[in-house]
Amino acid sequence: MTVSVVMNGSSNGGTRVSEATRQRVLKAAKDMGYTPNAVALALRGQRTNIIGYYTGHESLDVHDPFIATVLNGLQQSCHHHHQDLLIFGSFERSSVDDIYSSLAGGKIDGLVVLPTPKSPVMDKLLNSHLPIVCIANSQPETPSVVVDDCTGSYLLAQYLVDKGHQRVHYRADALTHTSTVRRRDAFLQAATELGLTLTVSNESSDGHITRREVELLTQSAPEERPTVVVSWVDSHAYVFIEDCEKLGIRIPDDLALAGFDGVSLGVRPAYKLTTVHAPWLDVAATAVDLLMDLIDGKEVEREIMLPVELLIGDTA
Amino acid sequence: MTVSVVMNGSSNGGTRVSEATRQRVLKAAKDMGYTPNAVALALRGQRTNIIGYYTGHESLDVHDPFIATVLNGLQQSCHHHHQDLLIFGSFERSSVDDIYSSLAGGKIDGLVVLPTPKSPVMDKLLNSHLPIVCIANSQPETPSVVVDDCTGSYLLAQYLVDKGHQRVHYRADALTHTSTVRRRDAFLQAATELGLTLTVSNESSDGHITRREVELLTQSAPEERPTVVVSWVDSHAYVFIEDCEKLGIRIPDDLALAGFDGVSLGVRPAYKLTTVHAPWLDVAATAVDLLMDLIDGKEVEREIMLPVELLIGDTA
DNA sequence: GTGAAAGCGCTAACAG
DNA sequence: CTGTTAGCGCTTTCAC
Repeated sequence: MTVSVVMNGSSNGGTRVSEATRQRVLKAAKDMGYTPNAVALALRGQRTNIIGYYTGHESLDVHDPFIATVLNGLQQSCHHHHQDLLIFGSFERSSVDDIYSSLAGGKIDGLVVLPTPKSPVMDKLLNSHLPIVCIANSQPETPSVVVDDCTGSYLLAQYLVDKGHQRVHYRADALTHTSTVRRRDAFLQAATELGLTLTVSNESSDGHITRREVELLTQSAPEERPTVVVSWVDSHAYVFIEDCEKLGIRIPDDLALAGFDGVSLGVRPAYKLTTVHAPWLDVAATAVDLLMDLIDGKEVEREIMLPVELLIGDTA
Repeated sequence: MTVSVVMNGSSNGGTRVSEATRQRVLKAAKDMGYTPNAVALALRGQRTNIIGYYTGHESLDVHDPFIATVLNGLQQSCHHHHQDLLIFGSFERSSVDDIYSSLAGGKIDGLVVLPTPKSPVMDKLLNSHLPIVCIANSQPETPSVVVDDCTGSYLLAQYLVDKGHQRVHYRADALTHTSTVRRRDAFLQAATELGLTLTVSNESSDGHITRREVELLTQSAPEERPTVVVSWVDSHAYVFIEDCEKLGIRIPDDLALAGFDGVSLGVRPAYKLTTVHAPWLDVAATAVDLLMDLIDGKEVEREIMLPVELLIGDTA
């Protein structure tokens, strides 16, 4: 139709339209409240202008301030790129193939992923032809946007030493996320270099204090007892605080505590945590930028690393 | 193709397939990693299996625990109905027509809306043929899922009276959301019935304390001064607390405070607010249920109201 | 300067 | 029991 030509600027094949007709078309369109059909457009152009977000974790809990920050960043950046954002949340008891179909079924042009280690879905996704950008946890073959986990751990270790701490307990996680490992390894190395005495736990993936830790913090000889605990991630630190409180361990009087993430909370929390601030909003936004380039067939960097900074609170 | 017939159960036109062919097709599909194209399906079936969420507020701040709860509810319910969830967040400096096109362009089958009063986009939407369900704020002509604002206010008023309060300051909002008005009117009536002395403010839409309120709470004669403040919504109550703290007004020692919403926070807040708990997760989930019925052409109730309960914290 | 035709991937109805 | 056809709403190429 002539209509198509006038609606879009596609004067490609030397096709031009008289001003009269042009106006006539435009008016008609407005009168009938015409809105182009996005689905037909998508089928035609092999492009939906929707980008997806997927987390390997069982379900997406928006209450988690980290997730909230990521979502905010994605959303803002999507808007900026005139893309819509599709949230893939809970995939409880769905088969790998089902999940894969949902994701790769053509509804979205690309996917921002918060990867989990060793997930079959993740493997299948990363081997698919769907453009993918990972955040937070760097993935070997996939463009990833991460924060400078190593520097963060170094800053923290240095700060704790400056504050006079000598014995520190580091809480990693059983799950071997790239970021968990990077943070832990860097912290251990920094601690060693700075002459700190270390204990490390790799248990409990929900952040609660373990029996071993209770022993360490309440039963061990005072001169061997850690004076500060470092959690690989803030969310676990907050859980840990509550547990300590129940045990009568006061933070920071009896024990200092630090975390990693530094995302802003909706309301003021009971404890202002000393932590490493990572710019998750920017990470998410950058991931979308990268994804757009990827979709447009451009070459992109394999890993982009954003800087972090120490955020001194009341807990250490 | 025979293929289509075997993939779907559509033995409609008396069409049956031999087991041999069936298996051959299935195998071929698996071998080539075939996944049906969602866009083509959508074009064909006039159904995308995507539902949207839109808030009239300028931008969608996921940090807001209320929004987070709603998002969680939507997400869970969408998953349950095998729908995907599309988030329409910030629409800053987009024209009404652009926003409308995004929303009504056929990408989604229906929309869950958190309405704002007197928005041109909202009007256009509510008059469109897109299936819509509103949450939180009841909308005259549109199916809405809300909470029992009136009972909430009554419960709160009664509780405060039981605690011995006699003078209360109620903080409404300049914006006349349906829920704001319902809560306020019910509270005023309850207060009157219970013989409370009332002051009311309708100012400040960001929750910060106003000059008038500072005067009321610090300058007025002690025997006229309110002993408790009620905020129409928790988020404003939290902001108000911080302001009070800066002014040296201690909560709850100098002044009691209550809110409305009672959503759970990611981490323990500095103050455990006395409030009315509204089941926003269920509201969101129910909204999706309703929307699905609407999309399927069924008749739905005009307004569904979910019960609330008093949640006693430390601030009142 | 305008209109007709093909095709994006899929399915429902109908012939063969 | 299997294959062909038409059409969902749109754009692009190419005759007229």
